[in-house]
Amino acid sequence: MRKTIAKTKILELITRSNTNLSHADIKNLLPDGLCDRVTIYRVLDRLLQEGLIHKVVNIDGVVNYASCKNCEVEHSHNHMHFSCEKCKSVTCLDDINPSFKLPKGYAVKEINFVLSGVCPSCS
Amino acid sequence: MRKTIAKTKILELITRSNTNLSHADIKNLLPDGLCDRVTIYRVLDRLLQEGLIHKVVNIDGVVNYASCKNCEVEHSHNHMHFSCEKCKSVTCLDDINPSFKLPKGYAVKEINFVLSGVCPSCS
DNA sequence: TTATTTTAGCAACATTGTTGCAATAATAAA
DNA sequence: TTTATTATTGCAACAATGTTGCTAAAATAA
Repeated sequence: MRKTIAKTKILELITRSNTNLSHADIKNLLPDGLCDRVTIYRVLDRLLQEGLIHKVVNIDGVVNYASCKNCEVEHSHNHMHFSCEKCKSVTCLDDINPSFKLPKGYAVKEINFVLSGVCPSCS
Repeated sequence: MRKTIAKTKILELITRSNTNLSHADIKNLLPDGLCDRVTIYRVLDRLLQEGLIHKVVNIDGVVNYASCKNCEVEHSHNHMHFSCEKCKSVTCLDDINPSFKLPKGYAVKEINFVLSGVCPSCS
């Protein structure tokens, strides 16, 4: 996979942001005309494939992207996410790993935990 | 809120189904021409408002609707959901309530827990 | 039965995401 | 450095999904 301007800039955005970013966020944050919106979709797919970012589906169905911080060790995204209805931010609560016990027979491949409400900064 | 054919049929579908249903599922399951797709959206909104159903956002962003079984007591939808990538079913795991501890300052209003993988019937 | 108000249907529109194809840019090879 | 190879981009077109406004129809209250 090749290193391109779009890819570099998008990864930079996601990495530097302390909240998770949606496709729309990224489109707005990128310098106007840097790349087409289709390119953003494709770059995000590549970054996911390469394991540089992970995605969270928000409570409203919008996909948000976050950099993989603790994934150097292993790719587990079983941490909680919080979506604030006031400031609209979506954040990874990296240290909150809900515990649960499944009946036998379930093979889990993906996890998506989201809470919605008001975040500490907004309350 | 009024009782209409569409509302009755849609609630019936959701209640009788042992998997959660998306808007598309409902559209397909309803007798052809029973109502417009816009009506389905509006009926679902009303059923949600009345607390007769709850919704789960699947790992692919698709909203699925489920009847409220244990909600006569209190409306808490903190149970797990499972999305099978083979049979495409989304189900409520009513008895699985993940436990987690949030830092102070978070006010939780909605919960969306989804696991994806292969369900017991498909493995 | 009539009056009132919600609900349905339809058309139009907005948003979001996908695909095919030719042009372009990044990398490998010479 | 130059050329060849192949991934990536932009654009247009399309599909799917969800929303809104308006009028007609249906459900409930009077």
